[in-house]
Amino acid sequence: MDQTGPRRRATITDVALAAGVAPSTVSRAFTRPGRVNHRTRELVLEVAERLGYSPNPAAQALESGRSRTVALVVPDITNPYFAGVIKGAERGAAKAGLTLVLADTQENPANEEQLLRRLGPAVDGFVVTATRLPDDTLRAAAELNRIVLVNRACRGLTSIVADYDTGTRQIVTHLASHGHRSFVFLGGPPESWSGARRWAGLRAAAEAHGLTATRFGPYTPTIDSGPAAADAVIAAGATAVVAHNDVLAIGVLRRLAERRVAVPEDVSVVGFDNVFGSDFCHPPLTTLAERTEEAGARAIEALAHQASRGTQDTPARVLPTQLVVRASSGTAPAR
Amino acid sequence: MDQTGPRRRATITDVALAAGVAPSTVSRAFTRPGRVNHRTRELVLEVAERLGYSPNPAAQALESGRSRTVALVVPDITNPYFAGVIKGAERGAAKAGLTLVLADTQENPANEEQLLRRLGPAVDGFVVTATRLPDDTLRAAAELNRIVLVNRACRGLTSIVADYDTGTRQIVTHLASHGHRSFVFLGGPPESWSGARRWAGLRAAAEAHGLTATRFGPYTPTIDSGPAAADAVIAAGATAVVAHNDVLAIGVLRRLAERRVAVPEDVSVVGFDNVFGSDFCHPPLTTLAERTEEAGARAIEALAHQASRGTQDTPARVLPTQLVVRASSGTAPAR
DNA sequence: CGTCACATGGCAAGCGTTTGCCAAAATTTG
DNA sequence: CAAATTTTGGCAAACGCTTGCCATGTGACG
Repeated sequence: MDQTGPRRRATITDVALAAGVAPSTVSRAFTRPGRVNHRTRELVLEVAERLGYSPNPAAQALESGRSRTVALVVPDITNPYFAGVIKGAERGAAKAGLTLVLADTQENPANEEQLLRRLGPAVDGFVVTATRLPDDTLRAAAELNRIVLVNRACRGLTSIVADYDTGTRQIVTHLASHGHRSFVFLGGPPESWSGARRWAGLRAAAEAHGLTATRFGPYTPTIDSGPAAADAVIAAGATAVVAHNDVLAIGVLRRLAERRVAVPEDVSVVGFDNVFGSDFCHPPLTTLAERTEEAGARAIEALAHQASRGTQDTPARVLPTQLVVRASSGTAPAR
Repeated sequence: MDQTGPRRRATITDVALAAGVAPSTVSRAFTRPGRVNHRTRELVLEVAERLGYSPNPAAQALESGRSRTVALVVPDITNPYFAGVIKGAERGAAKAGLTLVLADTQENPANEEQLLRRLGPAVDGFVVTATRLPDDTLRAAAELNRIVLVNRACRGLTSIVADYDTGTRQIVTHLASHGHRSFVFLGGPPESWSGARRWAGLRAAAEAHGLTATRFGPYTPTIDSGPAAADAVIAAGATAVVAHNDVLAIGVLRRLAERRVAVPEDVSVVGFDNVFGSDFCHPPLTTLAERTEEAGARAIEALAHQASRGTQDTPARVLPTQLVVRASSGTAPAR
């Protein structure tokens, strides 16, 4: 009845003993196949298999200083935007033979900093997405750890970012070609780097096209912020809205439906991220898609690359974006 | 230019040297506050802070055999169903001072087995969700590791499961009270334990209510399987459909709209999971909600409990479910 | 057949901690 | 004030693995 937890695991010594060789030979059989006789290796592997042995990563890490583990830091795991990044990072890590640790900062910079510190010695590097940390803190952390940023640029650090300049230009062109003369941007959290880039891109593109761009907000990018944002849009009589992200846009969509504002006949709505759900909300959402999976995979790759080269010199990588036009945007209403 | 990676980290010896004490004293200052003089402790902590020291988890793990790390194994991270479990586990782990490692098996039992093996020595335990592994494999793995199951029961192992019996009864009652005389169940993957439980519950409840239940499928539970499933439903002339999960249900919803089948006038649709999106698809989906966050948190809790008690005796915990009635289900069409 | 090079396996040190044990110092007790 | 006890800190041995170095055995070459 009282089984006291799991059985003891076989260690390298157990295998060595059982195979009649030295522990070092067992080690080499696993990690340096050419360094040991073929037949010996077979034997060792067989014995190891029989004993259910697998090397203790902690011990390996201790000796070599390499844990073959990287951490992915996200502000909020449940945010569907990050699902893609996570998936991509997972894939990248698997390909590179790395273990992925996922850490959620709960949108809290203090948590984030503590996390970097606590996990630091245990991992070979970090991929930090959409961080809220200031540049100096980031750079300080980078002194002790390899760090790759996703959707945040910081001088001196490798980063993978989406091409918001081109993307926002596409959005504005899309709106302009449908006769819109102005639009409202529903801003997200002020600390959000990507939010700032999105607005900057939109504003520049608007100017280039002779459109008027106005920023509302900031709003928390959740569905629940939709009503407040939508009401502001209605009050302003805007013909087009670009939301900080899809989740907010979907919230806006719901509220507009509630208030009997027709989309896209009365108001066009555009989001960012192309998250799960943006294609089956009502109406389906026009949105700027980022290659989140690729971003995740690339970030891991960059990290692995740094580790092998031993340097931090990789420049920022910019990933293309793509405007996915769906039913939520269309011709501006005639006035 | 060629900064060779991160700086060397301070070790316990560095701190000891700088503070003029022995490493053991530093160790105790951190882990056994009562065991060292108050003033010495202050000093050590201060020096440690100054040097930016934090203990190397790998070394700690090696010595103590405890890594204070647990792994959460999910079949597919991007499946929104698991977002809740992940979030809950995150929270639970944070509360217990545990680090959470997230591992994705990509719906592949072989991956899953390998993962358990590879990660085994590195973690204090596993939370395994919706596993596809057979009972024996699971029990074998449990010999070497602490394991808690989520949404899968297995004799001898602790598990957290949803109360599908009550839940499915609610679904059937709901349908019956709206005049439906029969319904179709769109089955998911055959290896899915929860899928089997769902169908078993539905069938039993149908019998109790005098309804006819038919199973179609199996279908891969993705939006893309929606068309095939919906077409089968239309061909069968069913008045009500219960899908393996929400994602599949949403796919069905889309196809039905495409084929101009009115929901819920012509066909009622019910899903499982209450995932992100089920409230803003069109029409909003009636679905059986599970307490996924709670399941995740409880699983971690159970693991931590096992670790402290050193035993594996916790019985299965059943979490209540709740039918969320939305617009996708209603009165059966008059014949 | 002697010499050399290489293939192969073992020894032992060390990675950064924790912890059992002991010694010295400080405190209490009689 | 001596003896007993407690507090405090250091020593050194693990923990499981890797790896530089050395010793032996093997085959090739001259």
